[in-house]
Amino acid sequence: MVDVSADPRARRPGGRSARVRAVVHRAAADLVAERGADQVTVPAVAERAGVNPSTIYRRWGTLPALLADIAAQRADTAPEPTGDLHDDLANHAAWTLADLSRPGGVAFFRAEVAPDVDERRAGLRECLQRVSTRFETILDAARERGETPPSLERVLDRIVAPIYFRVVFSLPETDETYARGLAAALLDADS
Amino acid sequence: MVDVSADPRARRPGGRSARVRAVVHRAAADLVAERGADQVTVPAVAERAGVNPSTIYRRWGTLPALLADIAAQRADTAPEPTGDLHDDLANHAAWTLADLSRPGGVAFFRAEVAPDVDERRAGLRECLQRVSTRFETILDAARERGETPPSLERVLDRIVAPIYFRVVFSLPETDETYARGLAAALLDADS
DNA sequence: AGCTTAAAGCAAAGTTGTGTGCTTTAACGG
DNA sequence: CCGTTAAAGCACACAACTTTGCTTTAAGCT
Repeated sequence: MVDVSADPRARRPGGRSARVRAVVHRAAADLVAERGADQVTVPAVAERAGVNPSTIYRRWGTLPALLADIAAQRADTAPEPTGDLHDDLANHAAWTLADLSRPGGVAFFRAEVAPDVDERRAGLRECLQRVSTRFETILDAARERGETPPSLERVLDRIVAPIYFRVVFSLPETDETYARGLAAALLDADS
Repeated sequence: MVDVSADPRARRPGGRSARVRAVVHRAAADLVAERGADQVTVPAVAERAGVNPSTIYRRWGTLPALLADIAAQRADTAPEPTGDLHDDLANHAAWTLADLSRPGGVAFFRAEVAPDVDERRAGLRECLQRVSTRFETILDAARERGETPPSLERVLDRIVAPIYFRVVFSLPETDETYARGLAAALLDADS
């Protein structure tokens, strides 16, 4: 059994472990961005990272686990809440788009969705969880201010889903203006 | 170079080729449905199909190519247009959901999006193309009747994207009622 | 019916990802 | 500063997927 603890300070977080973790993360992220998640292998990551393949196998076990680990710590750079529902939704829509658009963004999304059948649901739930939580926080805040924001499902359908769809399919004109427009359209319709 | 011509009647479409094609398609589809596209290999498909692996390699080249070939001919069972915009949109929304929901549906979607970098865009475009074309037809028909239907982009954002998103993430209550509701909601908002 | 030739079968070799025992390194704690 | 011990390196074995040359089958044609 491999300990994939995302906990940054493991049992011996000192210099070497942290350094290896960093170079491996970087190498994997780069390769995914360059070739796509399907064309990346553990040996390839190991070589670029200047690390032995067995190290990766022992620490992460599988490639999807490694990618999930990377994706997990990517997601903690969300924008600050402003106190205004519209601005918050628009900001997070734009951030979601930006996060997904950067090199390898979609690849990571797909990598997380891909893992072995047993863990698939876990990966999916976690991925969705991260997306949902950010928006949920915004909606909760609005509710506490006495407003009646749209439901989370509605936000997923009208903001998140279109962004994912358009990024996956590389539809043109999928930019920040578009993302913010989704937020505005949703609030307009509900008013 | 392998000829992956989707053309059903190739150079020698007679008994054997067609039979092999059929059993391989069926075996691959079954395996994808059972294990998910990631757990399927060419040798496994070959064994279940009672065919030699080299046959598959020679005819299709790669597994993604095989799956794409299967997906390509899956898509030609769309519902009949009724002449009513709302009904057509709702029908196609429901059909899209059903197509995506059946065992292996998402797996095929992912397989098509996955192929090697060079062909990725082609796979994506084709996949999107198929989805778009069906809805485009509906919209065109409505326009010819003198109506002013929503744009294709709007349909993708408001109907197709949410369906894909919810199926990929296995969100609950993603059923025919929901799909049809999307169509109704879109037309309501535009009226 | 017999010839031609795609296309499938077969078998063996090549390549690559994966797993494991053992050694070596270097954090951490006293 | 030194002992302890995770964790990384290393080498090798193993398994799996791919590829390829050759043979055999059977569809298509005269």
